Amino acid sequence: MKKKQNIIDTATKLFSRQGFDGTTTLQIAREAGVTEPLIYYHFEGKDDLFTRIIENSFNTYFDRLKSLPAETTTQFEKIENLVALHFRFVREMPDEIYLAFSTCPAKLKDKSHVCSKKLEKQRKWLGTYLSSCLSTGIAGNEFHSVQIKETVSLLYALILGIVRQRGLHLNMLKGMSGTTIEFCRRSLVK
Amino acid sequence: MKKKQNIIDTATKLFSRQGFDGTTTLQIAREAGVTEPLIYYHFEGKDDLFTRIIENSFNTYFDRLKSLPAETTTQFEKIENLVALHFRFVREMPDEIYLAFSTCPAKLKDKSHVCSKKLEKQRKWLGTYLSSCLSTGIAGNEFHSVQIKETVSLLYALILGIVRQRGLHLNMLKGMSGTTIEFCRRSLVK
Amino acid sequence: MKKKQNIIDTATKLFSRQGFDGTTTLQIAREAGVTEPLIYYHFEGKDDLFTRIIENSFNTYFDRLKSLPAETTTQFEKIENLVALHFRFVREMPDEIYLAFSTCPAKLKDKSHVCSKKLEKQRKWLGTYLSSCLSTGIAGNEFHSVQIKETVSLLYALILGIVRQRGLHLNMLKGMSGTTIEFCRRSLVK
Amino acid sequence: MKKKQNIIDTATKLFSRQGFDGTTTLQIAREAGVTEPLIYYHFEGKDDLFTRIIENSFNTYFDRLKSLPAETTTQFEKIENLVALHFRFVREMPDEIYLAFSTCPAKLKDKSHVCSKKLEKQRKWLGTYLSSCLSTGIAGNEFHSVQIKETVSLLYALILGIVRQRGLHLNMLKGMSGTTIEFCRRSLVK
DNA sequence: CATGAATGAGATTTCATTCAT
DNA sequence: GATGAATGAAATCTCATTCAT
Repeated sequence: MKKKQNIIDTATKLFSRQGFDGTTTLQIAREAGVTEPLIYYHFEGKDDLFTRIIENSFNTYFDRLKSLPAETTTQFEKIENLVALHFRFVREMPDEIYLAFSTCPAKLKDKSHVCSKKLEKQRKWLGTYLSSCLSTGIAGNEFHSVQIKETVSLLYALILGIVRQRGLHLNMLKGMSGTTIEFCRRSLVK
Repeated sequence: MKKKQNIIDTATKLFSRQGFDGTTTLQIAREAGVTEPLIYYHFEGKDDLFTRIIENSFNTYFDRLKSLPAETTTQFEKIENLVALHFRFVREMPDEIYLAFSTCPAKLKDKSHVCSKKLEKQRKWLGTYLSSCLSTGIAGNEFHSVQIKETVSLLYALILGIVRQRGLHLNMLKGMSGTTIEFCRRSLVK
Repeated sequence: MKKKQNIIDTATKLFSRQGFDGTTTLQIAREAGVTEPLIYYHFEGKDDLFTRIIENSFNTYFDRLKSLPAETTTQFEKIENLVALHFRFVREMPDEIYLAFSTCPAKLKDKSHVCSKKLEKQRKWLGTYLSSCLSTGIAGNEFHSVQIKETVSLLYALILGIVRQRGLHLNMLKGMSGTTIEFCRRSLVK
Repeated sequence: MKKKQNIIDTATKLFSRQGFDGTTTLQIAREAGVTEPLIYYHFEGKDDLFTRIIENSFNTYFDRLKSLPAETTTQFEKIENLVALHFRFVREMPDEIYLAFSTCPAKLKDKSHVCSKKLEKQRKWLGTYLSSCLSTGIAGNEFHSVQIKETVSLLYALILGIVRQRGLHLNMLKGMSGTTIEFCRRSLVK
């Protein structure tokens, strides 16, 4: 069973760095220290392996989202928590979150594919979370009265950009988290 | 000659949507309304076609960057111009700028590849531009005294996120440009 | 285009002698004097190649069936013609008719597969032809009053057995045709 | 021990319906409710399993043939007995007799393989039995003076066709047995 | 007896690329 | 310029078989 996990770990790394089509099963097998057919023993095929990894990544991600505190004294704390969560995730599981924000583009053509569905769910979740934050914050006079839809897209873009940036290392990320939160705070909070 | 352009246009679209490895020469040929050998008549191969497209995309991009006004009354105008430029680019040439921000991940392993070099150049250019803006703005008491390196990364992430967001349509993009600029202004300008 | 025909001919021979699953694409390619990918250039895959061959075989077979004289002085002539037709077919295109009577058993599980449909059509055609012969012949006092359904099955079995017998060579087949027809005549005709 | 029989039964069914090459050891294991290695515990391999089944089927078949009454008042009774025997066999053990008449075509290339030998033996046995019947019957003025070799082949074809016809159900088979015997009687007996 | 895990050999298929015209 | 036919190399996947337990 150690070998199955090896396959998953190696594949996660390779898929997130080279893309689905840029990674061969032979490469996965070699780097995982197994033979190719073992991949087919544990998974139905390359597609299935990929799908499982995407599901795993999204599930871990959604679990973290769900554990965000529902009650906060200010609305901005919610945004702060969300941004901090993503920075932490990028530090701890950069490959997984990268995949959760950039699943195989070719697979997104099929709207019924797991990739499409999970990505859709993610977008909706973040959209709802941020919209609710913003409108409550504006109504409660905590926030400037920004355009909600546009600001949601902007914040989503910011998070996406953070997750996608490869080559940012630990030290940098730590500093960025605070800087980013303050950046948002000055923009939003009155 | 119309056919050569067809090939380039189709390939640009497909590469940006399915990635380099996810796109086959046959697919390009079919969608461009030509046969495969014609691709080899006009280009040295799939790699060459890709490289040309990447170069084109980056060159157009760099041309625009260079045409940004060098002198502005405030430093924030520079940032405003930069953000507005990217929004305009996304509206006008979404596939090209997408490629300029997300070239083939597999090819980036080779640091001497055109993709790596152009991306490096892009990062440096934006880094320099933003750093200079920020430090001058802070020195001139125009901006809050933010951490420069981290804020540069943050702004780069924001731009990257905007470019990567597929499925944002014209109306949305127009509104977002102003919202984003105001968002940044409130964060930065005293 | 000669090579495409080579593939078809070789595949027909091999499929009919070793079965679908017992024949590899490499074997077909080698014996046809081509490389494996050429099979995939001309056909969608091994399945498609097989299907085309089955269709061809059945089409040739049905064409011959349709060219049987519709009007005969006696009903037995119809049976005679049918039996003679099969013997001629076995002599001229043994592989094709073998396939038309014994398409890939595994494929017959799928009732919507070409194999199933053509075989069904064949059974119906022969069943209708023979039933009509027999009932007319019995009504017209030409034939003994045999049980129709059972006799149809019996004659179908006889034809099937003739087609399936490998290793019967020309001389033998020629003699058998007449012997078989006389055998049937003595059984049926009063 | 029940499991070993399960394997044999399942394999017999599958081999006779999908052919040797169209049946995988995994499929046999699954349908028999065991795991693959158990097949290798009880048999030397897939080939061995197949060979045993073929041998069993032929042995059962030959046992029945040998139990045919050696002495009969007429020669036609011998033919009647033979035809009836096959119909009974088809009703009772359709898969086994199917295999005895249609062993793996690929294996028949090897003349020293059990399949080839048993099939050869079967052909010889039936050939001898029928030839002797016919010549005795003709000499004794019981039969029309038909061509012996050809008629033997014809009767073999008839039996083969009956055995090969899948999808004939019980009721039909019962009726066919009598009809077939009468058909032959009218043809042969003066 | 029995199995989960694993593999070597090979089958099917894809794809960038080239050749002959 | 342009194409239909063809291919070498490699990718995905299957399968009979074995090993460790």
